[in-house]
Amino acid sequence: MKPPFPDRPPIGFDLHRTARLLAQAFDTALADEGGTLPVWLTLLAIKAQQSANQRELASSIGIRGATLTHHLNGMEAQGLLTRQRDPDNRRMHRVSLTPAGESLFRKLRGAAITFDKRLRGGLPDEKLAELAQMLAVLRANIDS
Amino acid sequence: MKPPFPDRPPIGFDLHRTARLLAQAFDTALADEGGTLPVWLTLLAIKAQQSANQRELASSIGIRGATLTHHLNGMEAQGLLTRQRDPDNRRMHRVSLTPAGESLFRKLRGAAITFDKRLRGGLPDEKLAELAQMLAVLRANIDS
DNA sequence: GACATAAGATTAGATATCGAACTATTTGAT
DNA sequence: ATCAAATAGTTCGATATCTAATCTTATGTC
Repeated sequence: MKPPFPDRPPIGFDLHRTARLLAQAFDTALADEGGTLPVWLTLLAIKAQQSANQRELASSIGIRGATLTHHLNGMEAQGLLTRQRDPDNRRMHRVSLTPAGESLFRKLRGAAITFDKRLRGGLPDEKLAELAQMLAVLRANIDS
Repeated sequence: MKPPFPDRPPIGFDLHRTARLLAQAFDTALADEGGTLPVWLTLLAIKAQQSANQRELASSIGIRGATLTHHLNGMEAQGLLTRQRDPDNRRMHRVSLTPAGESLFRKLRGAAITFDKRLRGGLPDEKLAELAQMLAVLRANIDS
């Protein structure tokens, strides 16, 4: 029988597969410090953007508002953050970390930095920049 | 305030983000032909491997057996495939496509090829090979 | 040959994600 | 000033995925 694809497997395959392996391994590393990937991404988004509303946080993480709501509910229940309505625009919620949230952030950041070192191992900065650039081209091609 | 990370955002971020955008866009393209990403991956795995058992199919797709069972249930209910116990080893199920499954496979393959062309647009084969090579390095680093 | 162990598959229960429908609040047009 | 449209969040129901537990069948040891 002839192979189902004319030539090589599409590039998206490789990318998809690699990204999933990466996410799984990273999640495992975070689990050792008591976190998960979405919790880490949420903490990071909150730290990176001063007093953002949920819409901005979700957008910066790359998830939908409904999904962020779900994670914030869990994290709020765990005492990692608080939500307060913005007095100037009561439609918005301002999210801020509690001391427990700050503490978890620091632990997970440590794990993230360690993981990133492992991941980059052997690849020079120049190569990584090339990779980032090609990924940017792919993203642009998706939209075109 | 100082940024939460010392230097640039980790490479895994970019990869994760790009892969998710890719998967979403691809899934949309498949939906136009009446498919989904997991259905396409399953069909492709079945075509690529002659009479494989579920364990092999799941492994080639990169999902767990339990997840494959879930998809096969749905696809079997849709009349896309059949499962038969292997007479030589009755623990195994042999999965085969029905004519409807073959037909959907051809439609989705068309969509996949079109999508892949769009995705690669502008990138020469040499660049894609480099990308694939760097992804392989990252996968190797994950395991190390 | 009987029984423990292994292997393939399924089931059950959990988390992450999405889109669509809904609620609350603000803005803008007349 | 009223009321329609827009904006921020939440809720609901669906799909995809995982791990752990279970079921069925096969293998191997004694």
